[in-house]
Amino acid sequence: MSNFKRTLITSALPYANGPVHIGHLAGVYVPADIYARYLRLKGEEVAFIGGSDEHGVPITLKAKKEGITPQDVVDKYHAMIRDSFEKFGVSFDVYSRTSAKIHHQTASEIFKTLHDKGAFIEQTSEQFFDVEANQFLADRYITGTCPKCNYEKAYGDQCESCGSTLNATDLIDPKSVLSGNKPVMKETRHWFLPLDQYEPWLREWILDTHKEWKPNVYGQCKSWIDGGLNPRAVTRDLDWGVPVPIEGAEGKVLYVWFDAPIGYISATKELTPDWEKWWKDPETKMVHFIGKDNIVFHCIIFPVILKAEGSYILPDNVPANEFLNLEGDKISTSRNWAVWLHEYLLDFPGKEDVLRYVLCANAPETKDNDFTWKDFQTRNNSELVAIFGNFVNRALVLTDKYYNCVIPMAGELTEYDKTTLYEITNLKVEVEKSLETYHFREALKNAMEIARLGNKYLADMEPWKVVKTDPERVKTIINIALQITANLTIVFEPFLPFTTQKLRGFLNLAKFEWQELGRTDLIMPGHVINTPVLLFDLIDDEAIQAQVDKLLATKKANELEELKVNPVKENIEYEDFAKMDIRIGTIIAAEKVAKTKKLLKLTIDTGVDKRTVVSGIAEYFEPEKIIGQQVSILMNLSPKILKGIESQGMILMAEDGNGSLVFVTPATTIKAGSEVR
RNA sequence: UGUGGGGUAGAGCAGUUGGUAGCUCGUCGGGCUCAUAACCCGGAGGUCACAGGUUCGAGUCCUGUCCCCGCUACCA
Repeated sequence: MSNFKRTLITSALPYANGPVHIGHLAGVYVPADIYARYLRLKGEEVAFIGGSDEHGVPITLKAKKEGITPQDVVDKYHAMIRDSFEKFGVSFDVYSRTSAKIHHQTASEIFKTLHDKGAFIEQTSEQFFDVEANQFLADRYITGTCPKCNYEKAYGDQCESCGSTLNATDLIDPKSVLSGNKPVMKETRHWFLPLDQYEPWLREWILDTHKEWKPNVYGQCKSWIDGGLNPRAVTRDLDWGVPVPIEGAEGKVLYVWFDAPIGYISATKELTPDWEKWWKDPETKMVHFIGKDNIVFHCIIFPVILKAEGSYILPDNVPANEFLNLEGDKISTSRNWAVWLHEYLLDFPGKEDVLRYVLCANAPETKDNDFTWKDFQTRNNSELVAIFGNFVNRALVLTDKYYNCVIPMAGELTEYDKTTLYEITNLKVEVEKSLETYHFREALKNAMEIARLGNKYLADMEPWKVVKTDPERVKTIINIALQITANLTIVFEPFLPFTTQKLRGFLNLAKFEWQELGRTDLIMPGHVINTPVLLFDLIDDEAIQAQVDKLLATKKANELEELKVNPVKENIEYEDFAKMDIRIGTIIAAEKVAKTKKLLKLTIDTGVDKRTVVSGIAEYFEPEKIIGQQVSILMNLSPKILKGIESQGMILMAEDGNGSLVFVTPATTIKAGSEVR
C-alpha cells in the first residue's frame, strides 16, 4: 500500500485541567488506538504517542482559584487521565507530559535552533500588565467599555455587543479579569513565527500534494492559506510553562501551542533513545489524530516549526474528527456536561469494549454526532449482544451439545460453505481499505458483517434439524461456524481488544496475526474448547436511567449555578442616580438591523416623543412579537451611532447568569412617560 | 463579522469522478427454535434544508437564502 517502513501515531494531548470524556475518546483516542492496534496486528512497526498538555493560562487560573500550585493541578489530572486511558485499553507506547524535564529540554532546544537560524521575528510592544497579579494580560483577560457602542463588557479583542474588532488599548476604563484592577501599559518583547514566509511552501505541500486529506481538514487549511497568514507570537509573559531559553527573556515562556505539539517529540524520546528514526527518517509515516478545533495547529503551525527546524519529517495525514454532542447539548467540561471516562469505568466495570464500540460506530467522522444513553443501550443490546454475542454463543453451545466441546472434523465442503468462508476474505479487504483511509465507522460495520454472516450461515444450514438425518454433515457445519468464530477474534482485535481476549479464552486459542484473517483452519479438529459463557450482557433500563438521572442532576445544578448573582458594585451618591432619567415607554415598531446578529432597531413611544433605540436583543426576541411591549428606557444617555443608526437611549434589560434577557416592565400597564425612581 | 464543515426514512449515519437513493437500529408481516424473547427472510416508511440555474439526467456541479457546529476568540 505504501512505501513507508513504520508509522508514528500521535493523538492530541489532552489538556490537564480536567478528566477525559467521551468526546475526547470518540474524536481522537478510540480511532487512534484502533489504527495502532491494527498496524501492530499486521506486524508493522508502530509508535503510538500520547501525553498530557500541562501548560497555558487556564491551568494557572484554575490553580489560583483552588489555592494550589499549577503543578498540583496537572499532577492530579495527569494521573487521572493516564490511569483511565490505561484501564480503557488505549494502547499508548508512551504516555508522557509536558511538565516533564525531557519535554522542557526538547522544546527549549527546538526554540533555540529556530532562534539561532533566524527563523523568528522579534518585536517589542506595549501590553497591559496587571500589577497585582504580576503578569501581562492576554486580550481576553481585559474587559472595558467599547469605544464604539458603550457596551460595558467588551473584551480586549472584540466587543460582543456591536461586533467591532478592538485593540485592548482602545477600551475605555479597562479592567483586568484577574484582579479587577486597572492594568498599566508595560513594554514587552516577543518572538514571532513568520507564517507568511511559508505560504508558498504550505500551498504546495498541502493544497497540491495532500488533496486526499479529509474535506474539513483540507478546506480549513485552504481557507487559512488563501486568507493570508500572519506572524504568530510564540512566547508569552507568564511564569508557568517552558522558559524561553534566551538571555534577557526572564519571566517569559513558550506559548502553549508552540510547546504542546513538541510534546509528541519529547514523549518519543522518553520511549526510546532511538527516537530520531521516528522523527527524521522519511520512511516513517506520521499521522496526527486530533479534533477539528486543532486543525490549524497540526496542519499549519507545527509543520512550519518542523520545516523551519529542517531535519524533521512532516505528517502524512491529519484525520481530524468533528465533535460529539451529549444528549443534544454540546459537551462542556466547565458545565460538567459530559460522560467522564473515569466514572464510566466505575459505573460499567468490564464494559470498556461496549463504549469503544458505541463511540466508534457513532464517531463524528464527517459531522458532529450525538451520544445518547438510549442509543448506547440499543447498540449494546441489539448489536453486540444480539448479533456478535449471540452468534458466538450459538456456535459454542452447539459444539458443547453435540461434541462435548471437542472440535469436529469438516467433511467435504458444499458450494455454499465455500462461498460463506470466501466472504470472510472479501470483508477482510473491505475492513483494510476502510482502516487505511481512516474510515473507522465503516471498518467496524464490515467487521460486524462477519458475525452476521455466521448467524445467517447457521440459520440457512439448520444443523439442529440436519442432526436428526445426517449427523456427518453437522460436523462440517459446526466446524465452519467455529472457524468463523475464530476469525472474529482477529477482525475485532483492533476495535474490541477486551472482547477478543475473552473470546480467545473461550476457544483456548492464542493470538493470531491480521494476515491470518480469512483462514479456514484456525481451529483444528480434536481441539477442546471451554464450556460456553456469554460474551456480552444485556444492559437493562435501570442502568441507563441511572446515567440519565445523573445528567439531569447536572442540568439542575447548572441551573442553580446560573442563579448565582454578581457582587454589588461600589457605592454611588444620590446625585449620580438622580442624573439618570428613566421612563416607561412602549415599543411601537421593531425591525432587525441588516447584517447583524444581535441588533434590533426599536421605535419607542416615550410619552414625550417617539424615538429610535438600537438594542442588542435580536437573539432573544422576534421583532413582531414585542410590539406593544412596555419597557424601561434610559432617556438621557448620549446618542450613539450603531451600524449607521442613531440610538437615542437605552432599553433596560434584566440578564441572568446564563445571558438570557427579559424586559424590565411595569407590573401593570402605566402611562408612557411615567418616571422610574 | 469573516471563514471551514454539516443539514439525506421515526432515530443515528453512508453516498467515491453527476446515471434507478443505501446501511444499522426501530417498526410491521412471515419463517425458524440451536441461541441472551435471540436469529433468518420480506414489507412499509424519503418533495436528499429551501429557492433558482447548468445538463438528456443533479443528493452529487453553480448561485442565493435559512439553520447547526468549529475556527476567528488557546475546551476533542
